[in-house]
Amino acid sequence: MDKKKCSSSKEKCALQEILGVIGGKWSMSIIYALFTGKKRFSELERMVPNINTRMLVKELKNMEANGIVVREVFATVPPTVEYTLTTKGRKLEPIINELYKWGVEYVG
Amino acid sequence: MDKKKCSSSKEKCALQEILGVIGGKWSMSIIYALFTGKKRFSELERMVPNINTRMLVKELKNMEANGIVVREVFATVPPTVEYTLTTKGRKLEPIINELYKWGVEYVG
DNA sequence: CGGTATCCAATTTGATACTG
DNA sequence: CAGTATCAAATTGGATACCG
Repeated sequence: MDKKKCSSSKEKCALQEILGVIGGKWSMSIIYALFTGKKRFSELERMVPNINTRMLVKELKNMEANGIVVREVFATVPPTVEYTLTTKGRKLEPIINELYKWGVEYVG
Repeated sequence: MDKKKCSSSKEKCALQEILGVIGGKWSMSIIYALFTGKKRFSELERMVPNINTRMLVKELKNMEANGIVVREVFATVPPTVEYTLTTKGRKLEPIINELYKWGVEYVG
């Protein structure tokens, strides 16, 4: 949000702006988990290995602010909150899948 | 290197292992800079906005250890060091370009 | 030029406890 | 369940000094 911007031309910083949106340590894993459909907070917490509550909240807020996920609250008892990818978020699916394939082939 | 591994199944952690390789704050920007060919250390320092020497060294070492870049030293005066993408690294080109296009369309 | 080493400040992340 | 609050630990950033 209020991060220091690139000092030089905006052109050269595009990638870093993008990474500010989806380059967080956990963002891609969360997006990946959401490819299979809408998920509750606790489901994401289980699906994204090693993440903790604070970081999941933080990343989800960032992603929501950047229009990648939608947060829906249901006034049930106990409360239910569901997260879904937006169209913009779903456009990342082929890219992340390719990255995943790259990793499976080359990383391990 | 000696980061704590995922505790549960390896399957679910693949993405996070991949991000450990290319998900660093600067890795993709460095790789992006190397798409246009081999670069000297100081060129990279100029091409990757806002990075500092320490982090550039650190990321390059990590990338070299993971077989993404090759480091070549030439015993000239003053010394010359050049970094090049490996085949493995170049395979990331279409993926990062797609990511870039996604960002241009949706972020900037 | 291409680093390494060091010190310190700032930011980010992790772990745990707690709440509507 | 879905978070918030808080503090500790780790990482990063910045400046400076030094070296082969």
